[in-house]
Order: sequence, then structure tokens, then C-alpha cells
Amino acid sequence: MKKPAHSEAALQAAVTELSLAVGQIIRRLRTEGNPDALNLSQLGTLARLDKNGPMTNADLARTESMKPQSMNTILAGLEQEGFVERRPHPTDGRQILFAISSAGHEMRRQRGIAKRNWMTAAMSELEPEEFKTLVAAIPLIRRLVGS
Amino acid sequence: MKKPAHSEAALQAAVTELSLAVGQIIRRLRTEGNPDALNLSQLGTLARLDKNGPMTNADLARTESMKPQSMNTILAGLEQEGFVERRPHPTDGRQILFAISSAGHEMRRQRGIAKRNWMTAAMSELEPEEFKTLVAAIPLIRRLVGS
DNA sequence: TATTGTTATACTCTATAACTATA
DNA sequence: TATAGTTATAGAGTATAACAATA
Repeated sequence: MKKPAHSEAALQAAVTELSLAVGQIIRRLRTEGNPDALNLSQLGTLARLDKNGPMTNADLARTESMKPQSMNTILAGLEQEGFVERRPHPTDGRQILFAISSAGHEMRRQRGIAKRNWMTAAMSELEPEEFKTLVAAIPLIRRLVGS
Repeated sequence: MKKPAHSEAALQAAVTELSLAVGQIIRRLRTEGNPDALNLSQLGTLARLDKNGPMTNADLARTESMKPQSMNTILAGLEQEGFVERRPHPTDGRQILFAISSAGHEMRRQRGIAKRNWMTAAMSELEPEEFKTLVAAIPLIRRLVGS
């Protein structure tokens, strides 16, 4: 059995504090901005499709640690707004590929970040070293989740 | 006007990635573990009371960037389980101080030494340098939110 | 039989609104 | 009038369950 690299107390404190910080930031992210804008998950999914290219519902759900049924709801919203398009899978008749549309690209460019403007502003106030620390921590958080 | 310390592209990428990571971790935090256990907000509130001493509903709500009505629900749950107690405010008849009870302390202590949750386990797998980075990032996240 | 997607439903967490009591 | 707390209601976001179609 591998010996933990950090003291038990430091570990527990970090877990508590990270949980609290994450809860706090998600509340702010959810309530900020106009209510009719895309929500956090929709923006994230759009960003993922933009970065990775067309993906299936199931793949997207796995990437964001979410149930396919939940991702379905997110994609339905994006599709209704015209920000994503369906494409049949070339070989597998079950699967459906979702791709970001030109309207989706335009949305990302224009008002995609509206809901997160406060965060952008707050981040730009960080010192260079602090920003570097924060950016380095993001993949660590994702690794904790296990993706 | 102050010039941002980081490139626009790096800033936007960081905002997107942090938002996604936060969403991911909050989903896992919510769904993991037995459903009858205390939820994330309840555990956080208990930790806060343990650390800061007795606080009012309004103070707790401010600390966690939450509405008093929402904090009320959280405190009601904790009170029902016997993990917090009410105390009248010495001078202001409107205010009610909430304090962690001995049962609340016991619950926290047992949780600490009991079976680690996934996050504790995952964190203990981090390299010392990585753990240091993650811990350093937590207050930065809280600062972003503005607490 | 396993996987993909869909539909229907329910649950968790938090917000908004309206009220009462004390300052 | 302002602030603390309470109660009732609503909403967003995601999960669970059950099903049909394809592999």
C-alpha cells in the first residue's frame, strides 16, 4: 500500500476547503448574468465540441462525468437554439454525432462569455504568479474527478 | 485602466476550463456516497462553525455567498440531525447564533478517520508539488468569487 | 446481450417573494 | 426604516427508470 504523500490533517483541510470553494464558485456562475443565456453546462459542451470536433451524446457525457440522459437535455437546448447540429454516424446507425454550428461559433465569439465576465475580470486581477498557480491547478482538479 | 496581466486567449481558456472542472467536481461531490449522509453545503457549514465558532444565519450566508433563505434550509437539516444548536444573541433579540454541537464534532471526527471519500483518496495520490499547487489555488478561487 | 439514444419522472439545491419580529 | 429570521413556492440542473433501435 502506498503511503500518502501528505499529512492527514492537511488532506482533510484541503478537501473541505476545495469543496467549499467549488460550491461557492458554482453558485456564482449559475446566478450571474441574464437568465435566458446559455447555462454553464451548455457553454461547456459547446466549448468541448468546438475544441474536439463532432462527438456523440455518450462521449460528451463521459467527458463531463455526466449521465447521457442529462447530456441529452443539454444538447436539446443547444439544438433548439441552433448552436449544434446532428449528423448521422458514418458506420454505426445507433450513434448520432453532434457538431457545433456556425451560429454556435458566432455565439461563442460574441456573448458566450457573458455569463462569466465577472470571472474573467476577477482573474485578470490576479498576479502573474497567482494566475499561473490557478491554471496549473485546473488539470489537477480534473484528475481528481478521474477524467 | 489597469492592463490585464495575462493574454486574452489564456484568460478565456482558463475561465472555460475552470468552469468545466468546477461543474464536474460538483456533480461528483453531489452524487457520491450514501444519499442519507449530509450534503456538501451542510458539511461545509459545519466545518465553518467548527472553525469560526458560533455564527448567525446571515453571517454564514454571506461567508458562503448564499441567500439567507437557502442557508436556513441547510441549518434546519443540521439542527434536525442534532449537529448544530441555537443560542440567543446576547444583545440583539433578532439574531440567533448557531453553534456546532458535540454530536456535530463527533460526526466530523468520525468522518475524518473513517473510510476516506473519493476526493481524499484521489488527493492523496497527487505528487507533493501538485498537492502544493492545488492547495495554493484554493484561496485564489475564493478570491475570484469575492469573499 | 450490450450500447445508443429517447422519454418520463423525481430529486437536490438554491433562489425569489412575502411575511413577522426586533432594532 | 432597516435588518434578522421564517415560510411558501418556483426554478435550474441532474439523476433514475423504462423503453426502442441498432450492433
